[in-house]
Amino acid sequence: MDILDNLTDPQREAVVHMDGPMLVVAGAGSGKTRVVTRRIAHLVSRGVWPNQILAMTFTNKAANEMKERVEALAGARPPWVGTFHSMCARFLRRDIDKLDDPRDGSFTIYDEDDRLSVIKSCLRDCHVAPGTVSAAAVRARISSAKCRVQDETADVVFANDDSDALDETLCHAYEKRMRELNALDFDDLLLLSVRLLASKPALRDVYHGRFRYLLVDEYQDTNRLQYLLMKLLTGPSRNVHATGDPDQSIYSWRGAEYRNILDFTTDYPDAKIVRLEQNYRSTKLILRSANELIRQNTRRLEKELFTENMTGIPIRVAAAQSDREEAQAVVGQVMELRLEGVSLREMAVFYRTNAQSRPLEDVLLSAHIPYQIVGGLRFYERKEVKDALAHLRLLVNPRDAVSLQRVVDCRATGVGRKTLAALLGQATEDGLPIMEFLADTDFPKRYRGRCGAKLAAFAAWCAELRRLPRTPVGNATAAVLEYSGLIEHYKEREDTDPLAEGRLANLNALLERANEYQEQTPEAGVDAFLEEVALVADVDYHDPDTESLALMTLHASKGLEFPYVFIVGVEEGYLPHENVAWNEDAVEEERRLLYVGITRAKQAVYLSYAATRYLWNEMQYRTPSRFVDELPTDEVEFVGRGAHRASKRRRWDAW
DNA sequence: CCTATATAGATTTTT
DNA sequence: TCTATATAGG
Repeated sequence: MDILDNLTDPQREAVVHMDGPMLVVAGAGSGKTRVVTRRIAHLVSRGVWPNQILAMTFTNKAANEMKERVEALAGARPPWVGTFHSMCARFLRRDIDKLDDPRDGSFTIYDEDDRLSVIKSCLRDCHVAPGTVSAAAVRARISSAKCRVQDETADVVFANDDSDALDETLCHAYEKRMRELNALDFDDLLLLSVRLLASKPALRDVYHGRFRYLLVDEYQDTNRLQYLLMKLLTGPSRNVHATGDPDQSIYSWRGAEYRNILDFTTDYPDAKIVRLEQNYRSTKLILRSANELIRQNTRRLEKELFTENMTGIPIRVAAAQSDREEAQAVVGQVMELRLEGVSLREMAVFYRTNAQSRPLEDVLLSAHIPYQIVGGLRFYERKEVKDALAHLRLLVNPRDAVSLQRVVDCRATGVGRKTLAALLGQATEDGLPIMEFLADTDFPKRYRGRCGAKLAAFAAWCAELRRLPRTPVGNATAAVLEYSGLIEHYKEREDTDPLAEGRLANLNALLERANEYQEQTPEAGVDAFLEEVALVADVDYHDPDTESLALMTLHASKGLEFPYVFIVGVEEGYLPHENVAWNEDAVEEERRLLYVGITRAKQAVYLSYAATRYLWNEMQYRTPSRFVDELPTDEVEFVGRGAHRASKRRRWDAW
């Protein structure tokens, strides 16, 4: 297929663009991926080397898709296509020791959960009374301080209007601790990359020489750090290409500033702007409803998508008496579609919060309909998987005391919290990584605390752990799983603990993934595998080829498309979510969220809400979302008991 | 000081 | 429903 085949004029314009800044404002379903991949292929066909192109996405899935499609078109796989975070990790593995304030390139990447553990230990260190300060609040403060740095120097200011001295102390304690642990959080990956490029002009020149073309996907979701990073990576040639859609900005709660996309022309006044407004995905009726909904947002760039697709059928809005009835209605419709010959692969159910999957799962299970939950409790965040990974992490980073803590907690070793804290204090004092401290043959002499037989045995166990093979990954994982005793632990419990079987299965799944990874990249070590694991989202694991119904949050649905889309729980409290219902900007984001969900659909959209719902074992009365009223009444079909107007009245009756 | 058991508390979205 | 923290027993 030729690179320029089957393109509309604006699409072609974007594809053939060579040098200079360009912004592609790509509406939902307007063929953005096609344009981006073809442009890369076009660059390659015009003599640009694939490794001179750097493309940043938000998910691995988007990155992989891009790589595959470019390979199919251009016959070459561009190696520098990945998520912001994975690209930054790659930069830092190489050059983090060149920072003014250098770090070790073997750092461990901490997820949000690990971060909380660090903060909790800081709270203890700072003698904060339990229950007085929320660790999650401290984490939010740290994260937002990092994501809102002023300029390229990327100096983090922890103080703000409503912070007190304790807040600041905790933030600094966290930073100090992370350094001791040789760990970086997600924000650090971006932050330190910015700092590195900003402070080392020579290094920046090297990157500019290497990456002649820069592409940024989902530009509306970039935060301050990602924005700064993009500016720093843009060399004197200014070959920067951003794509995005302000109407699909749904991550402001994580620091994303959709202003970035609106301000692109301020940053690059000579930028070429291409607007893709023809939708190739949805029917006319779906698109018209979506347009009408998003039109209610006041702070937006005027834009009206159109399509030449069929008119289709109206969006259906169903009222249900209860969450269970709602789930049954969805599953009933799914079965009906199946009878009509629609495959489960062609349908998906979206909801606002992960917890909403439960009633659906119950009904799907009893109806024997296979389903897959995308996201939710992520595979790598499951307790037993994290425990296993903690062992692996200790092989790579001997300073990772958070992982050691997990290792201690997950199995009765005879060593507890207090002892570990004392050991860690001693190791820090000696300037030794905790694992080396324990593995030291002089350990009993060095350790000034009580050193009983149990502790000595544990130290010996740790020393042995570090001697396990690290390559190849599959074998290393197998060895660690065996040595950790985790498998044995759950096997013993299989008869008594109903959860044990599932946990064993997850451990085996982890092993399988390690083996897969080994097959794909035989030379890779445990470190590479851990990095992969730290930076994947479960959206990346959505398998569109298995015959099963996909269930996911609205956030996870972005970038996907399905012929038939169900959106459940379209109620006040969920859409907009109760936490933000009084904040006008946030409500606009919730509206965009529903817009994203609706525009995933090709053929049909089924919205539903329930009058009652069980939450925390308590029955709650619910009212339809205000967004339902914003859909064009004459182009939407209301169905179900006590349809729309009745429920609307009920809302007022309630007051 | 460690471990096992009971109870609370949590849930908005995620790289 | 599940996990992390508080409590009691050893």
